[in-house]
Amino acid sequence: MHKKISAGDAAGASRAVTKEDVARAAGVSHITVSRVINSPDKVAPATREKVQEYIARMGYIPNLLAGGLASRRTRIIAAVVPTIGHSIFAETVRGMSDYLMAHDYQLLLGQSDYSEQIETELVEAFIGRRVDGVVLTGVQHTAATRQRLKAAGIPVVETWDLTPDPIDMLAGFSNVDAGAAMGEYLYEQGYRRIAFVGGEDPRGVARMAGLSAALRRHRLRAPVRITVAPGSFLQGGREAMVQLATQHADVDAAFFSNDVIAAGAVLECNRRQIRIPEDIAIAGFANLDIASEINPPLTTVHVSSHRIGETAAQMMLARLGGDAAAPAPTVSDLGFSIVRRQSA
Amino acid sequence: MHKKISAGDAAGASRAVTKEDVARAAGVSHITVSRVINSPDKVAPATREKVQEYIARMGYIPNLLAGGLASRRTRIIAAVVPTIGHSIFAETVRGMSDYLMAHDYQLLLGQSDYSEQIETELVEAFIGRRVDGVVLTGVQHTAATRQRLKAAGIPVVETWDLTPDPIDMLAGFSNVDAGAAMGEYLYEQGYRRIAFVGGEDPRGVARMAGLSAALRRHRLRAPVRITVAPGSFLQGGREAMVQLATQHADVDAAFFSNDVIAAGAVLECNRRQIRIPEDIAIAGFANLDIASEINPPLTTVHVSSHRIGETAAQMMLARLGGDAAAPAPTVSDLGFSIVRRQSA
DNA sequence: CTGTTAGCGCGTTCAC
DNA sequence: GTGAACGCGCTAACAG
Repeated sequence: MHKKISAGDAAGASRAVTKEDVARAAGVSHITVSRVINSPDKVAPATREKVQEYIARMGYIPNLLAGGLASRRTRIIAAVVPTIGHSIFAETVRGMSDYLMAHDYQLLLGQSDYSEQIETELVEAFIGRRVDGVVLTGVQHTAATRQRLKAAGIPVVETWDLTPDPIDMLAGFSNVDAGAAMGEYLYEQGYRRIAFVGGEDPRGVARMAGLSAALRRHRLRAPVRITVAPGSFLQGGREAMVQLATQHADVDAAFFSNDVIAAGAVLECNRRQIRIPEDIAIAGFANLDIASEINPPLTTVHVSSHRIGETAAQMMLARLGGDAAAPAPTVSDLGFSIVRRQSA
Repeated sequence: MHKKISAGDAAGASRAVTKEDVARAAGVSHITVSRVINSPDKVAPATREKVQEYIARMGYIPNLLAGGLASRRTRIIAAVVPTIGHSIFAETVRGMSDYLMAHDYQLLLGQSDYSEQIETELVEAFIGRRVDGVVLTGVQHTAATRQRLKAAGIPVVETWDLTPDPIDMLAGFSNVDAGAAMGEYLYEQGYRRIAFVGGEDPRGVARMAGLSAALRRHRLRAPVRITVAPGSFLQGGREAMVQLATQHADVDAAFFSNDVIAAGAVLECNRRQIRIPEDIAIAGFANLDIASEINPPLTTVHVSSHRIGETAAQMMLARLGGDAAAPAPTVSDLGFSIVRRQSA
C-alpha cells in the first residue's frame, strides 16, 4: 500500500499533523505514540521522552473524533438546562464543569428554554455525538427523551427534583417538600393569607403544590397564584408586587419561586413605602447572593445549586469509572433548608 | 468479506443501530440512507419516504463522530468565556447558542475563569475535537493559543473588545473608548474627583485606561482605583462603597466596571443614607436589567451582550458558508452608548 | 437517481 | 516493551 507522502508542507492548506507523522519522525510506530499519550507508564522512559519531544515540537494534537470512534468513549458529558441566564442553573453548570474538567472530561451544554421538545432534540443530537453521559434538569421529560436515552444505554442523571421513577440516577431535592416547609414556616410566623409567585415550570409547580398542601393542613385558603412571565425576573417581581398591592390587599405574605423575583418585589415595596415584613412578608427561593444583600435581607429556601451540578458530575463519573462490584449510589437527595432573615 | 450479523438483538448490550442496518432493512445501500439524511432532495421521493420510515421506526441516530471524521466538518463551534456566572457572558452565550442552534450547529462551551492558561488548554481540547470554529472572549491570549489556532487553520472570532491585531475576526467594541466616554460624561456633569471600581481583567483595565485618559485631558487627577475581588459582585460593590465612604471622602463620582458591582454599591449607600447622586454619583457598565430596576436607576454604558454573541456566531457561519467571492466582513464594531439615568 | 470503492485517524486485539 | 492487522461508522469521489 503506497501512501502519498507530501515532501514537506510548503503548499496549500497543510493537513493536520497526525499520529503517523509523529511516529515516523520519532522513528517508532504510531501505536507507541498512542501509548505515550494514553498510558505513558507502559512505554520505556527513553522512547517516551523522545516521542513527547516530537509531539511538542510538531504541535501534534490527537484527533479525538477518531479516538472516540475507535474506542467508543468520548469523555464528553452533555447537560441540558432550561437556560444559563438564571443564576441557579449557571451555578449548577459551573459545578458540573469544574468537576468534569478536573477529571479530564468536557461538558457539552444545551439550553432547552424550558421546552421539553427542544430537550428531546438536544438529547438526540447528544446521542449522535456519542457523549458518555447525559445530565438533565428536572424529572419531567417527553417519552421520546426517555426512550432515546434508554436505547442508547448511557448513564443519565436527572437533577433539581426527585421522583420515584427516575430514568437512571438522580441528584436533587424535593420541591414539594421545600414548598411545604416554607408554608409551615410562614404559618408559624403567623401569616394567614399567603400568595405564591412564580413561573410555570414543573419545579415551580411542585413548590406551589407543597405550599398549598401545607396551607390546607392548617385549614387556610389556597394560595393566591401570581404567574410571572419569563424574561426579566426583577421586572416580573415588581409587576407581581404591583398586582398584590392593588388587587390582593388581604395577602400578608408572599412566597416567590426565586430570589431574583422576590428581589424585584422588594425593590417595588421600597419604592411604594410598603413595609416588609409588617405590611407584607416576602420569602424567596434558592438563597442567591442577592437574598442576603438586599434590604431587608430575604428569608429564603437554601438549595445548593453548585453542589447539585458537582454531585451530578460525580455520580456520572463514578458510574463510568464503575466497579460493577461496588456500584455507585443512584439517588442523591441533597435536601434544602429554610434560611431565616428579616423579610419574613 | 463476511460480517457477523447477530440474529436480532436479544442478547447483551445491543450495538447501536447503524446506517448499514437501516439500509439493509429498507433494501437500499447505506449511501442512500446517508443522502436521505444529508440531502433529501437528491433521492427519489418514494425511496426517501420509505427510508425515513425505517429510520424513525428503528430509532436510528447517525454517528456524528464518524461523520465528522470522514467529512472533516463537525458542525460544532466552540466558545471560551471567563465564566457564565456573570450575566454579561451568559447573555453572550445565549446569543451564540440561539443563532447556532437555528442553523443546526452546536456550541461547545468552555470557561476560563479569567485564566489565559486555562484558555489555552481549552483551545487545545477544542481543536482535538475538530470544532469548525472557535470564539474567544477578549483580545489578549497566550502565544500558544494564537499559534495553535493559526496552525489549525480554523476561523476564530474574538469578542468583547477591539484590537488592531486580531487573530482572525472580531466582534466587539472599544473598552478604552467606552471608559473615556463615561469619563467625559462625568466631567460634563460636573464631577471632578472620580473613582474606578472593578476587577483586573484586560477589559476592565482598558475601561480604566480610557477613563484615566479622559480625566487627564481635563487636567483632573488620575482616578482612585478600587479593586474588587472575584466572587460575589454585589458584596464586592458594597465593600468598595465602604472603602470609598471611609477612605476617599473627596470622591464625588464612581464608575463601576459592571452594573452588578454598582448595584451592590447602591444598596450600601441606601443602607448608610448616602444620597445618590448628591453625595456620590454612581455609574455602571453593561446596562443589565438591574441597572434600570434598582433605586435610583443607574447611569451606565449600554453594550449589547446578546448581540455580541449573535454577531460572533453569524460571522462564524458566514465564513464557514463562505463564498470566497463575497468574503464576509472580518471586524464588527458593535459600539456602545451612554444611558443616562438618575444615579449620575 | 443510485451504488462502489476508498479512506478519515485512531484504539483494540493479538502476536512478537 | 513494541508492532501489525483490522475495523469503528461514515462521507467523498466517481461510476453506472
